[in-house]
Amino acid sequence: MPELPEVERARRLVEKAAVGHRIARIRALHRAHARRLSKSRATSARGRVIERVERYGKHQLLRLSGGWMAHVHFRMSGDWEIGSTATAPSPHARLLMDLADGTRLSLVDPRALSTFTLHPPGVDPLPRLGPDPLSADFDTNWLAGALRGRRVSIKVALLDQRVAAGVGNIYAAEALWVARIDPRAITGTLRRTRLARLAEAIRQLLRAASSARGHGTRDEFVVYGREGEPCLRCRARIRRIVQAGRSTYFCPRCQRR
DNA sequence: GGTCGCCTGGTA
DNA sequence: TACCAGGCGACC
Repeated sequence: MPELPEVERARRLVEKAAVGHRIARIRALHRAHARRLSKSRATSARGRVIERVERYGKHQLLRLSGGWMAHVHFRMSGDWEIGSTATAPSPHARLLMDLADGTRLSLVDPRALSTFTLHPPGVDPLPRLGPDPLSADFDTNWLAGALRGRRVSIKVALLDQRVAAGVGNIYAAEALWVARIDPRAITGTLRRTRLARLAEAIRQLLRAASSARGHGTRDEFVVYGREGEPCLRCRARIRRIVQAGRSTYFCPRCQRR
């Protein structure tokens, strides 16, 4: 269930297990991953040291010696599992990165929608991303500027990674509930005071989720996944609608346009 | 703007 | 058996 807090947790895990270590071998176990990782690409990573593990929104960048980079995205169901080359890979392991010291990083992903790509020096594999909501760059000014003049519903805009890198479907719904904003509200029409509340809600939710040891079970969410249940603020029934093909949960009474 | 495809698994 | 899933890029 990787939203930004889970990706950050995974990043730390890999950082601890892998930084300073040499890659012995990278192997794709699933054809979707094999398609993106040619044999020669995989070979070119052999012997390289993992120097840094960075996160940009939900993207992970492993900086390797010689200027190479591995770009990882968990999509819907990916995660890192740290184990040993001596044991059999888990059933849902899609890609294995074996280190020289016998540590094995497994990209486990039941749905196999995650991506792992290797890039030679000089290539920037990241798409254009807005500021990380956990960083100081993300504030009301930024949000107001990023949304100015746009005619999209606020929920859809929040999922645009150029607006805020790392906000996913769950936290978009949660933040809009906290800020009492109807997810169907048109971005350009929202007043600055409401955007300030929204920016603060996003920051606070992601910060809290990142420091919590839990990893986001359903009942930690106030609106997400609660169709038909009473709103925790006003007791009206939570509604589920579809926006841009994704579920949106909100309270039709206390979240206003 | 919306819809589809990528993939598999869990649940009604 | 059908529908649903937290992402995202390609397409109309």
